[in-house]
Amino acid sequence: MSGGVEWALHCCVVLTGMTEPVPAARLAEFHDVSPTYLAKQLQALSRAGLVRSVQGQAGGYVLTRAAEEISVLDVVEAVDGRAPAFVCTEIRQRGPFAATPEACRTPCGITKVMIEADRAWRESLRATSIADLAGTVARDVGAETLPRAQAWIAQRD
Amino acid sequence: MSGGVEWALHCCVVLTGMTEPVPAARLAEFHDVSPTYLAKQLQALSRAGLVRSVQGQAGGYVLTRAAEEISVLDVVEAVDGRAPAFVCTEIRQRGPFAATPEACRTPCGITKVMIEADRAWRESLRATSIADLAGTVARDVGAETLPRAQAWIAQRD
DNA sequence: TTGACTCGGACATGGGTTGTCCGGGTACGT
DNA sequence: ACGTACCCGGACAACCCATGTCCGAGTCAA
Repeated sequence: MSGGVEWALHCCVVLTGMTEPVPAARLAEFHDVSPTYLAKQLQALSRAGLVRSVQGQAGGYVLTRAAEEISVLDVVEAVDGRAPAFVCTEIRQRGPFAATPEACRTPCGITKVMIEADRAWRESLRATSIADLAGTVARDVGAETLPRAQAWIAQRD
Repeated sequence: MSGGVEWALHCCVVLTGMTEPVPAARLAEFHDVSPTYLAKQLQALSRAGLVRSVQGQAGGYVLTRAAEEISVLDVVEAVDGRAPAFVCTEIRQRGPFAATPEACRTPCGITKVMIEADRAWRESLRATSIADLAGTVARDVGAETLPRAQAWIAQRD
């Protein structure tokens, strides 16, 4: 899985409850990561419609929906794409005992298992929202840390 | 996910019920894939203990256990490794609001979600065995095709 | 109108998977 | 007992995608 997924998720968490747009450079400074590469991940979120970009001075990114309405799966699919990890190359149609194409209208047994596992994985990621993650942060390091961090992010130099 | 997983799974299915060792070259010919690259996957299965290699003339590969005792997950982990897809880089310990290392003894909320999804994925793959796959093949293309294919594989030129 | 700040897509680089090869070792035939 | 032929095993390149970077188009504030 792409490493940018982690960055994007952390960004979504700190964007929770933010009313003013936040520039990508500030998010990068807060997380101490490459600003240009983080920008790419945020562009992916924008393309997926999870965040709205505001241009010009005082511009930046804002969540388009409430954090409760954004699942972890939404972010993962926005950054890494919606394609399943396993792709069947139909090797049953090759070799001396090749199956006829008409017998391959339905996916083979291996593919079915992979699709089912993929579904379970996505279902698990769908069960948690960004708001849930923010709540976990509050429970782990204290309820006051997230608002303090957001205040630091909101101030413009 | 590595494409070699698909090859390895197909090989395990055709090895079901085989009593004589099968050379990698013959498995490659049957599936019409690169013999040398397929050999690499079989070596991975051998390292994981799923198959036993027999050297010398009339050598090849044999399953070490009954097909009912080999899960799809076993094969996937043997080829692609047991490492989880998501790796936490602990960016919460970086930047101006870095969390103290002692506060990070437990994984962060994002990592917890990823671990749980990974667990669900593996659990789903563990539920199906190679024997189940062989049964699906018999149900899809007829019960006589698999034994006929195995007979073709067993004959030595 | 000016200016400066923002995002967006197009451009290099590096590690990992894919693909290949030859040597060590083993069992069979003589 | 020896020679031989076959098979597996780990070491060696080539390609591709993810990582990382840059500059131009657009936009809002002053």
